[in-house]
Amino acid sequence: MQESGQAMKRKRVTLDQVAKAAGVSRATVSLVVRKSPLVAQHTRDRVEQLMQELDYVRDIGAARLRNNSSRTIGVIVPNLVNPFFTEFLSGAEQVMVEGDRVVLLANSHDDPKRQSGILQRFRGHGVDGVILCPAQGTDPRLLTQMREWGLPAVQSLREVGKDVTDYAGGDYIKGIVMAVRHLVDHGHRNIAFLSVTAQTSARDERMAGFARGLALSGACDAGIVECELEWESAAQAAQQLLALPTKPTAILCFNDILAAGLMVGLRHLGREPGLDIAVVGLDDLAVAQMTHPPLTSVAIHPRKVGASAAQLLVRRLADPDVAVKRTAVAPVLMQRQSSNCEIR
Amino acid sequence: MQESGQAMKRKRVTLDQVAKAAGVSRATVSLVVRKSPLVAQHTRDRVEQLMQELDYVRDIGAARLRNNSSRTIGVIVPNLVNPFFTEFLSGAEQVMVEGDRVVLLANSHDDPKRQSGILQRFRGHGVDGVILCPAQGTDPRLLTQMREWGLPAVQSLREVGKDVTDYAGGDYIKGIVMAVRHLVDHGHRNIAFLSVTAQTSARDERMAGFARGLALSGACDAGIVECELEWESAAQAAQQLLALPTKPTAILCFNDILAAGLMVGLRHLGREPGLDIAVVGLDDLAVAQMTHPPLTSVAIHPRKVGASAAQLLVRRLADPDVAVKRTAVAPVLMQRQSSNCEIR
DNA sequence: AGATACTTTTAGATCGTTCTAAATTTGGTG
DNA sequence: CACCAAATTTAGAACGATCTAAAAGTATCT
Repeated sequence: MQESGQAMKRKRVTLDQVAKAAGVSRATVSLVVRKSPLVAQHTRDRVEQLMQELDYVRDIGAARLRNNSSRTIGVIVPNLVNPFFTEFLSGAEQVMVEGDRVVLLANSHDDPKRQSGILQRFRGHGVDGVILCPAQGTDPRLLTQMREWGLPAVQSLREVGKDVTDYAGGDYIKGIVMAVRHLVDHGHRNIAFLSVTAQTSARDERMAGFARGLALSGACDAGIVECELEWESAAQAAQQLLALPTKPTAILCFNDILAAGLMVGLRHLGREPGLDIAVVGLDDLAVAQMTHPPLTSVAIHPRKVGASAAQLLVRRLADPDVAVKRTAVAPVLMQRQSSNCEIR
Repeated sequence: MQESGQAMKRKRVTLDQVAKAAGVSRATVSLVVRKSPLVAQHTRDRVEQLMQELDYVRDIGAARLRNNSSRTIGVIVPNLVNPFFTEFLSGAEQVMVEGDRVVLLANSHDDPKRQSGILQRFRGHGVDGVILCPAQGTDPRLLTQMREWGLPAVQSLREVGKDVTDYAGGDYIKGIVMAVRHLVDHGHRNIAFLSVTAQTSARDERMAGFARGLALSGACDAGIVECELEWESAAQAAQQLLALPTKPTAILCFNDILAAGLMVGLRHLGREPGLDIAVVGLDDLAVAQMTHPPLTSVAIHPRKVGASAAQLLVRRLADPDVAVKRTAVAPVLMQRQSSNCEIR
């Protein structure tokens, strides 16, 4: 009788053991586990009691081998440090846990190569489906490939193929339009946009929103400046924005991170955001309330988007042939001091 | 020949199919998959070629059933919205991916009840091990229970049982001591601490660090105020801090979130952080650079802690009986303007 | 008691891998 | 060429669940 040190790999309690203890067959215990209505109440009670006592834990991997459902879904995000994506993730995780599912997480670092690697791994693990925020530069054929693999996918926040999978996102176009209108209401006519270099559908949408907003309100496009998706880069872009020949009185930013960076940069150049020049962000992350002055932003509610993506996937798992669906969470303008300055 | 709509559940390519195609046995193909040195080079080549062509993906669940290694590890964090934990998570995920493992993610919401639920689910999925940031109020017996389950665990960032599992953390004591010294070097003698109500080892460490720092530098404890772990709560605490009879000239905060909130609160009361009163945070999250004034903070490098936790777990999986180990990432003081004011 | 219709229970095959132990092939040697 | 050792390959039994189809048990009604 040898017992190795501290970490003996305990062997599992199996259906068979429970069955033996309860004096029924393995099949019956299996029915109890799956809450089938076929078993008599008294046997059910006895078996459940024994499962408790023996600390039986159903082996989901083994179950999947037979019935092809792992109750596991994969989530791929391009960036785990950006709070926008982690809020998104947290919404998706919550819905999945509530449905007694489990989340396999992976970070693509916005690299399609890594992304395919992750998908292979996920396939190997037998995930039931995937929530994908496609990495920048993802080949649209990836989605048809996933279909061939029989791997249900929901795209979220970004989209490389329209109407080929379900999609959950925020309504960026409307969000930006709201922001433009807000600025115009405060008398601004020359509005610039601080965008990013990275090409994603999220960027396209915002650009479209900007154009639409200007068109609707009759304001003037004071120019578009691009920077990297980091606050330092936005701080540096302040100079370019101020140098625009059109002299913008308000700057709309791709997101809150850039807006926060931009405000740092502006102050560095002697301009006080919210007094000399209006700054508006997008996403309404927690940071928007901690900047000085507090940042006006359009809430996109990434948590809700994540939850929505998860619900779309759950729905598809329940019925793989249901029609493709898109959801858009409604944006909300959060007015704060960074856009307080009126221009008359 | 019927083909249902778009999402036919493709059946897997199995070892058997590859074997048949290659004219060898299933066992041989299995050896190839596992890169065993037993197979002859020419058969290996042929088989690998065929695996490519047929798009064979090894079923890790089925493999685990036999060899008991799922290459899956679980990570439980108490909060997915706090950037500190998501940075941590991202460090752990990266190491796991590099080791060709996959991360099951769950959020305990700092609730021991939920936490046990998650652990059961993880057990059911056959994870190889768990990285746990124990929820507030976790019963220390949980760890011995996990040992009985044969489930290797690494505690991280928080600790409910010392030396019962591996542990990876930051050195908060040293970090706080550094912050106190920094303030004292700037002439501060009355230093207050803004703490949290939630009881965790992370809090205990910081309190200990504060006491130690004061003792070493001879500065005076200007009082400890507690608030909730949210920036709004910290903003409200500003009043209490200013009302302290000892008139602190500097305030050390539990973390950057509270520090940022506190600065908002202070400004609201007409005090300019960095001019009238020094504020120092802890963690050095990205937000520390976006506040106004930029926040002096002690970097804890949660990414590194996460990576370290993952490495500890990998090490334990390789040898379950290796001695328990603790790692601490060294803190670094990031000096910025919020603590610029000198007191002489 | 036998026929009929449920309700419960079960034996045995099966999912895709790995493991064990043995079989087969290969190559060198006397 | 017979023999032995080493190198390769393999058949078949696991692993722990679910599924199928059929068996066993119960109740109801002639």
